[in-house]
Formats: sequence, C-alpha cells, structure tokens
Amino acid sequence: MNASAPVSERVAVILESACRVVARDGAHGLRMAAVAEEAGVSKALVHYYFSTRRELLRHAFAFSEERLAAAVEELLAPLPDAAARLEHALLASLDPEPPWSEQRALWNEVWSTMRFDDLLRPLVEDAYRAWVERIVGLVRGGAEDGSLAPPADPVATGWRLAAAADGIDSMLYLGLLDRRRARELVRGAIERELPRG
Amino acid sequence: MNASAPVSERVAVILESACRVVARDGAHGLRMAAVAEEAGVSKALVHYYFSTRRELLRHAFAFSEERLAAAVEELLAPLPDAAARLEHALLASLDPEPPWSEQRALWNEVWSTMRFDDLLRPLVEDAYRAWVERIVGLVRGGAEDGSLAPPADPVATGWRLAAAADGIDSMLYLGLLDRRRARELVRGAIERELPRG
DNA sequence: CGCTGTCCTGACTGTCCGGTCAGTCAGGCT
DNA sequence: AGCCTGACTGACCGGACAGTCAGGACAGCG
Repeated sequence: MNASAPVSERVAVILESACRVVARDGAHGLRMAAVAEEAGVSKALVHYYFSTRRELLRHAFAFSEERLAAAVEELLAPLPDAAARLEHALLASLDPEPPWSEQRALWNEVWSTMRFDDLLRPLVEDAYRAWVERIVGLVRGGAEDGSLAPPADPVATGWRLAAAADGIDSMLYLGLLDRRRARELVRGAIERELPRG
Repeated sequence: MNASAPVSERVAVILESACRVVARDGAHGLRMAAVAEEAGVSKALVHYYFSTRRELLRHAFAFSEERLAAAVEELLAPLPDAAARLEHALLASLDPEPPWSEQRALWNEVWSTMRFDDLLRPLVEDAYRAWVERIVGLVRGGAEDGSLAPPADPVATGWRLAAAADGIDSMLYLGLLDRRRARELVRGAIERELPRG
C-alpha cells in the first residue's frame, strides 16, 4: 500500500471503517477483524491492502487528516475576514459533530501510539505543525486585512493561541468544563493576544 | 487492594516498577510479566496484590500522582512570592528530569486509556482539576501579595494559563519546538494574561 | 477456449499474555 | 510439637488476535 496511491472504492471503505473503529475503540483497540466486519469484507482482504495493522493505522490517520483539511477549508473559505477565520478555526475542534469530533478522538488515540511507531510520528508531527502554521497565517492575515491588531510577534502569538485552544480542548474532553465555557475561554484567549484596536 | 491502604515495601516496589514500565512501554504496553521482572518478583505476586492489570494501572497512576504532588510542594514552597510560584509551576512540566518527565509520560499514556476504564477516568479528572485549581490559586495569590497584577477574572485567567502551558507541553513533546522556545512561550503567556505593572 | 492477473475468502497457525491454581516456605501462636 | 496464615512461586490454561496460505471467482485478453 502506497501512501500517495489513488484510493479505490474498496480501499476508501476500509479506511473509513478503520477511522470509525479507532474513534470508537481506540488505536490500541483497532482490530483487523472489527475493521473487516465494519467494512463488510473479509479480514484477509484488509491484509491484502494493508499488510500490517500499523500500516492500516497510519493510512487511516492520513486519510482522515486529509478529509479534515478539506473540511477546514470549506469552513473557513466563506468567512469575511481573517479575524472570523481565526476564531472559527480555533473553535472548530470543540465542535461535537463529525468530522471534528471523530478527528479529535483519532488524534487522542494516535497521540499515544506514535511513540512506538516511527513512521506514524512524522505524520502526526506534520499535521500538527500544519495546523499551527495555519493559525499563525491567520494572525498575520488579520494584521494585513486590518481585521486584527498587528501583534508584536505574530509567530509567538499564533503558537500560544494554538496551544491554548489545544489545552482547552483537552479540558473539555475530560469534562472539566462545558462547551459554552470552553468557547468563552478560547474567545478570551484571542482577545488577550489580539486586543481589538 | 485498597486505594488508601498504607503501602508496604513490597507493594511500593511493584508500583514503582509499574510506573517505570508504563513510562517506558506505554499504558497499553504494561505487561504484568514486565512489572514482575522489573520488581524482581514473580508474576503471580503482582496478581496477589493487584488482581487485574487495570487495577495495577490505576494504583500506579495514583501512586505516581501522589509523589508528584509532594514534589510540586517541595518545588514551590521556598519561592518568595506567588508570581515566582506561578511561573515555576507552569514551567515544571517542561522539565526533562524525573519526576516531571516520567509523570508526563504517564499522563500521556493514561490519557488514552481512561476512556475505557471508568475507574481510572475520575482519578485523571481529579488530578487535572487539582492542577488547574492550583494555578488559579496562584493567580489569586499573586493579586493578594502584590506580586502580580490582579486580573479581571482570575478563574478564567488561571484556566487559560493552564491550558496554554498544557498545549505548549504537547508541542514540546512532539518536537515541534525546543525547550528554550517552549519556556519563552509559557513566559509570554503569563505576561499577556498578567501584565507587570 | 485457456491463460493471467486482480480481487477476495475461509480456514488455519503461532504467539502472546492475563489470569488461575496447587503448592511451598517462613514465622508466629498455642 | 502441630497448626495456621500470609507471602510467594512455577507451571499451566484458554482466549484473543495478527498474519498466512491455498485457492476460488471473475474479468480482460490472446
């Protein structure tokens, strides 16, 4: 199975099933048999396309990440300015609906697995970095289109905002706060970093 | 095995071994045989004290968390004011030395396991909440002893700071930034939330 | 028609590992 | 002495599960 190969219908079904299983049972709970059943195919077919369990997990993550990037694009594109895009981007992961919720679960699971999979780790790393870079880009964009006050250090601001959103996400996941409060905190972080001018 | 029972020497050795194994092999990679070997006892003895693998994991986490709380106390007590304590508390988890590093690994692992262990989850929840409350307390303390500017909403400030520190921690863990940069970002977050003056 | 390659399956295997159990041993009590 | 108990062990069991394999179905093509 090649990472950049065009996915056939069957392969897509298997990858989607794998994503659902991971979101439901965890990365460690990913069973080839469960994926096969979910996809309505034999276990051996899953092995036919993905020789090992690890490989399947990697491809499932990449597949899901790719779909999510498209969803983010779709979410942000119609928004009027960088300020709105920044806010929506930071709030998106708090959304209890798929694909956000499922991706959140996938991340949680993959996070603990990557330590033991040298090929998975760079995937996670790149995805996270791309996410932070997107935030930094929006901070810069806000300064350019005038929708946000230009910060002294846009890069540091972007990283801190991404970090804060991530931490709040964890708190929400753990049930330490409710969604409303989580959104408030994220908005508060934006205001602190980028006071309306 | 009772949660609040005083731990005998043997039990402590087993729990320490379990912590090391989890930090090394992951929560999912926690093998009774590995713990037994590490502790220099038979596998059956581990089962004698902790009837199931899950129970061992829970006790190991609680044990470690307790030791960490003591270490935090020891770290913060000699500091002159709340401002210094807040900074050190938020920076502590970035420390590459035990017990911080080991606890960090333990958290990472337990995080993904708790979803499937209803008894573990509240332990993690309480530990996290206690941590955030401690930060909030330090923010308040800083306003009282005059070492920090009093924020409009100390609770929100505390939560945001804890969240940001947590997120930066994740980024460091993933290797997206180096320790120096991580410390800078944490300090920057404190300045943003609690400007000197 | 037969040949070949792709897609696909059921049945099987080897291994790993949590948990059990029968039993040993040291030490305290009567 | 005999008896009991708590700590401890080696050997074993049974289930779960990744990965294999021999082969079937079927299309395209000569």
